[in-house]
Formats: sequence, structure tokens, C-alpha cells
Amino acid sequence: MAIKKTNKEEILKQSVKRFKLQGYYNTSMADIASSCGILKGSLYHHFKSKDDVGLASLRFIHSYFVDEVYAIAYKDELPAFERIEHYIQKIDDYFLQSEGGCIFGNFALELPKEKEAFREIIREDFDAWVDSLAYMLQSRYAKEEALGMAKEYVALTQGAIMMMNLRQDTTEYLAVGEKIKKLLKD
Amino acid sequence: MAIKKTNKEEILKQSVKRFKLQGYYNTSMADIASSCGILKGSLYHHFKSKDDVGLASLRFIHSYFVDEVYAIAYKDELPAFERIEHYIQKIDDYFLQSEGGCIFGNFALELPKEKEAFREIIREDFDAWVDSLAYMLQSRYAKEEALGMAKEYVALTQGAIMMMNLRQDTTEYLAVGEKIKKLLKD
Amino acid sequence: MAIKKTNKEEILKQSVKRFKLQGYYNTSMADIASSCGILKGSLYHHFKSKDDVGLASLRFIHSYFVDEVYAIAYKDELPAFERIEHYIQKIDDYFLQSEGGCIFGNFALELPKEKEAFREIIREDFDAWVDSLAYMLQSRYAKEEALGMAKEYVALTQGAIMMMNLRQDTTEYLAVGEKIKKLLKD
Amino acid sequence: MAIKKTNKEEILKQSVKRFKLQGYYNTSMADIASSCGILKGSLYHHFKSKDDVGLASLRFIHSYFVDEVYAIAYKDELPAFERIEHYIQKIDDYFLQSEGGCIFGNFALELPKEKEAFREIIREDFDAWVDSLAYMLQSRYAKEEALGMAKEYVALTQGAIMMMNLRQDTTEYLAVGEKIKKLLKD
DNA sequence: TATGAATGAGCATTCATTCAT
DNA sequence: TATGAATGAATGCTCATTCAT
Repeated sequence: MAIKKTNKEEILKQSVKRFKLQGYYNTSMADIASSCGILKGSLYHHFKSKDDVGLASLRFIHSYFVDEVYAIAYKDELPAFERIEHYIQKIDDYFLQSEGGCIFGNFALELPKEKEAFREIIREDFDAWVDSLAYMLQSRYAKEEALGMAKEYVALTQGAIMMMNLRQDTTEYLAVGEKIKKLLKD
Repeated sequence: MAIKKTNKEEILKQSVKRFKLQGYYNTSMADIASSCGILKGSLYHHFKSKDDVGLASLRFIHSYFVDEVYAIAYKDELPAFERIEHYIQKIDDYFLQSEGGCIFGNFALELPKEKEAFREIIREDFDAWVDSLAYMLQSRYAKEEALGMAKEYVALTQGAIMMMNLRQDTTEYLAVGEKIKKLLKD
Repeated sequence: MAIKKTNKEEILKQSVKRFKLQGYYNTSMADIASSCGILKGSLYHHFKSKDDVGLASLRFIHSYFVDEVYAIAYKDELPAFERIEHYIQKIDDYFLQSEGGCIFGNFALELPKEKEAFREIIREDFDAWVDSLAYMLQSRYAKEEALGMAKEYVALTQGAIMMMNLRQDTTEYLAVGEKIKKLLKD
Repeated sequence: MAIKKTNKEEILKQSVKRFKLQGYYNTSMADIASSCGILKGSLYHHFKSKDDVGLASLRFIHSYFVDEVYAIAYKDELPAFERIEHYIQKIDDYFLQSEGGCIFGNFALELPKEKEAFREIIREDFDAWVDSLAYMLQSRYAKEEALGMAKEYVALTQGAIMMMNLRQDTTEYLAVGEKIKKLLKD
């Protein structure tokens, strides 16, 4: 799952940035290539199509979240509240610093139903997000209740990112994180 | 050679449908025209550019929501709970029956920052949504509290629509409506 | 030859203005219509095609020059120098006041060989110009010499108009008129 | 699928030919591409827009005249009359053999004022033409007089090319060259 | 006559993709 | 791998023209 530390990673970093800021269809292979300082023809040495770049971009970010964020939830050696604090911190770091919102949410709303391969990765990421959150909540809540709460918080976070981008105002988004943490606070 | 008569409203209905299902950039003027049974050149008799169609599409749906949905909130002759029940019913009718989610949310996540004219209408709609919801909640809650709740519920609804589309499952979305209604029940 | 004093004349005035400033191919029927305050479809009640408008525009200006300018040359009751002074005055009035140069010269250089109907009217106008000028010069010079001089002056005037438009400077153009007048001065 | 290799110079040769015969607006990118045996999309590998092709066409011909024609004027090691004979010979070679007249004059009369970039190159070429001609004439005439003569001859040549194209008759055009040469003869 | 809607072809430009070098 | 030239289809848009009202 870990992307090889080749040029591919640089291309994915640039394409994720573009896709988040401009959308998938509004980003051309030439845009991505120019962000990487290469010609668009050269992109095809690394990826066999634009969809391939798009899918790899999703997988790239998914890997990051799985390894660096969702993993925190399962560190059973730490108390749940410490874990959730760190978890929310990591999520905030990502969404507050990188412009353009969440590539999963963006692609979910932009791409048509037919792009099932994309939707599958997006679902996979949201599932991993929900599961990790629910895992922490189970330290206090029943399994089903924790799952319902987690689902709601993931949806709410996506909505809050949308509003944050639209209004250029972080308060609403930050309130969501606080609310989640309060669920395990005492 | 047979001349068909189209009107702006018909074009907007078709374009909204396309934009919601395929996204803005992935929908061509030819797509819209073919949905209307006319040639793409003929579209330019009614709208001067694709952006013009996009903006008019947003205004068209915004008008519908303002007149048919948000207006319900201000019918002071009815008890608040009756109003919110009707309000949620209307919103559900729209989002459960029309495929492709919410054009405001979709455009918010797809279009780049530079398309400020689009973002303005989207913000306007979300504001009207929040305000109308807050107005009903003020029958029981303080002004500030009601506003905060309303904002959260609009964001949550957008997130829930995203998940509903992604998972083809309405339960999470429906739960949001129930939760709002519960705020005024009893 | 005199254009009926209907709306047709107004259309021709506007189309000549547009053609001179923008060129023939760069002027659309919609441009002309908008200059007249009507819709492009309405133009076809007066002219059967764009070429028809173009040809009528040439004939319109040709008529003006024949009646109002070249005719001066043949007023045998006046001395030749008085005639040429008035003649040059009229030509200067036209080319110094109306922007965009000479529609005959412009069309001569823009339109392809295949537009023979246009070229014929242009040649007709230049012939009438040369002939009228030569007629005055014959008061002092032999027929052949006068004709040669006249041809040269017409060509020189066209070149001078080109330079005047290009450099936004009338001195070179005005020098041509003075030089012609000097040919009959004493 | 067979890939042809085109170069910029070949494209410019073909575009100049088309522009001279058909005019700028009446020549499509597809026309130029077809003259080069490539597809219109491929043109954009070499030029970023039609205006870019047009400007490069002007610069291409301007370079030719500067290097191959105007330069003759400054060969001080040759007597002025020999230089002017060679100079006029080169100009005649160009305008008598290549159909469609002078691209500078054609564009000057066709393009609207707003295309200032085009007009600048045209002015530059005419200036270089006037200056080189004036330089030779200064071997016999005072500076100011020589400059005035040169300006007149350039304008006259442009007018004569217009008439030559219109009447398909070279006599008037050739007379201009003879007249210039006579200024330094004897 | 004038309007307004439509046509169908054409325009400049962009796109994802291919491939010889 | 990277380049640069090419492809062929598509895109948004404009055009001259037609015609029912």
C-alpha cells in the first residue's frame, strides 16, 4: 500500500492538490504535468490513464489516513480520550492546512455513478474512518450506538468542510471536533 | 427542419438533472441540448454561455426552495412542530426522489474558488436554509443556540446526502430529519 | 442608383461603418443588426444574404462618390483649378472624418479572388475616380499623360490612406491632395 | 496513425500563402492545417493561438525583407544606383511571383484597431522599408527630402500592388519601380 | 416588417492518448 | 524515462440562414 518513493509520489502529491482545488474533470493531464515540471506525454510512463491517476490519488491519500490517522484509534495502550484528542488533531492538521477540502468528499459529489472504481475507494476510506472512530467510542458506548455516532460525525465533518470552504470560516468545522472529543471527556 | 419550441424552464430542468448526475464540467452543452431535443447551438438563444446555464440552474433551484420549502418556516399561524414536520417532508421529497443529490453541495465541492458567482448563490441558499430552520427553532431555543443548531443540521444534511448517494442507503439521511424534528417535539 | 430613402439606407450606413472598421469577415450579421437596433433575422427582409449587404454597401458608397465627388470634375462651367480644389476638398472631407479608411481599398485587399462581384464594383469605382481626375488634368495635359497621372494619384491616395490609418497621422495623406492640386495650379 | 513531422517554418509558409489569398478572418486553422497536411489540433503544438500564427507570419515575412531586401540598401561598398536596382529587383521578384499581394498591406486594411500587436509589426516593416529607401536616396538628396520621397514611394507601392491585384495588370506596378530608380539614375 | 426560435455547419481551442526518437 | 509531435474526438461558442408567428 505504501507508495514507492519514486517520482510517482511527487506526481500524486501534485495531482491531489490540483484535483482538490479544481475538481477532477476540470484538471487536465497537462495541468498535472505542468505542476510536476514535466510534459503531459511523460505522465503516461507512470500512469496508464487519467482515471489511473485519479484512482492512485485516492489510494495515496487513503493510505495516509489509514497509516497516520485511523491507526491512532487502535493504540489500545493509550486512554481513549488521549487517542481521540490526537486523532482529531491529526485530522484538523490535514484539513486546516491543505486547501481544497477533502478529495474523497469532492470526488464523491463530482463523479458520476459509472465511476464505480472511484466510489469504491471513497467508501472504503469513509468506512475506515467510521470504524476507527466507532472503535474509540466503544470505550464508553455500546457497539451499535458508537457506530451510529461515528457515522453521524463523519457525515457532519464532510458537511462542515464544505461550509468551511464556502464561507472561508473555520469556526463551524472546529466545533465538530470539539463535539466529538466531548463524547469521551469527563 | 422541424422546429421545436423550447422554453428556458425546460432547459433548466434538464440541465439541473444533468449537472446533478454528471457534474458541471463533465456535462457538455451538447448533453444538455440533447436532453432538450435541440441542437447545442440553439441553447445559445436562451443562455449566453455555459456558466450562464449553470448560474441559472442554481437560481432556479434556489427559487424553488425559497418559495416551496423555506417559506414554510415562516407560517406563524401554524405551530412550530407542524411547520417543521412539513418542512422536513418537503426536503425529503426533493432529495429522496431526485437523483444526484444536492446541486448546491455538488457545485460547492466541484467548482474552483474562481467561480465566485456560483459560490455566492450557493452561500445564499445555505444561508436561507439555515435562517429558516433557525427561525423555527427559536420557538423553543434562544436565538444564538438556534442558529448554531441550524448550521449544524444543514452541514449534517449535506454530509448525509453525500453518504446516501455513495452507499445507496437512505437510513442515515432519514435519521437526520428525525433528529431535527425531535428538537421541537413533545 | 439612388438608394430609396427607406430603412435600407440606414442599414447600409451602419454596415459600411462596421465593414470599414472591422472588415467584412470579421463583421457578423448580428453586428450589423445590433448597430441598427434590430435582430439579425430582420435583416433578411431587406437583403437576401450577407454578400448582398456587402455588395449594396459598396454600391451605396460608389453612388455617393459618383454623385457628390466625381461629378464635380465634369462641371465645365468652372475653371479646372476651382474644380479640383472642390474635388479634393470633398474627398478629404470623407476620408478625414469617417474612420476606417476606404471601403473599396479595404475590400480589395481582404476579399479573395472568388468574390468577383465585389471586385467588379471596386474596379468600377476606381475607374470612375481615375477617369474624373484625368478629365480635369486634360485641361492642361495630354490625354495619355493625364490618365497615367490620374492612375498614379489614385493608387497613391489608397496607399496614403493605409499609412494614415496605421500611423494615426494625416500629414502624408494631406500632402497627396496638395500635390494633385499643384498639377493644375499656376 | 502515420506521424508526419512538420516544422514551424513550413506552417508559416503555408499560413502566409493562405492569409494573403483569403485574408486573416477568412482563413481557418483547419485551412492552414490542411495546407500543411496535418490536423488542426496539431497546429497548437507549434503555435498557441491563431493570433500567434498571424503574428509569427508577419514576423517571418518581415525578417525576410529585412535580411534579403532592406539590407541591400546599406551595402555602402556598391554605388547607390546599383543598390537600388538590386533592391527594386528583389521587391519585384517577391510581389510579382507570390500571389495575393503584400501581407502587411492586407492585414493593415483588414484587421481592426484593437489588434495593436499586428499593427505594430506592420508599422515596423513599413518603417524599415522607408528608412532603407531613404538611406539610398540620401546619396543624392537631403535627408528630409529623401525621407519624404521614400514615404511617398512606399505608399505608392502599396497602392500599386492593390491595383495590380484588382486589375491583374502589372504595368502600373512596374512603373513605380522604374520611377524610383530614375531618382538615382544618370 | 419584425420577432424569436431553430438549424446545421463551422470556428478556435482543448483533451486524453500514442509513439518514434 | 523523458521529449515533442501527432491524433481524433470533443468542447464551448458563433455564424449565416430559415421560418412560423
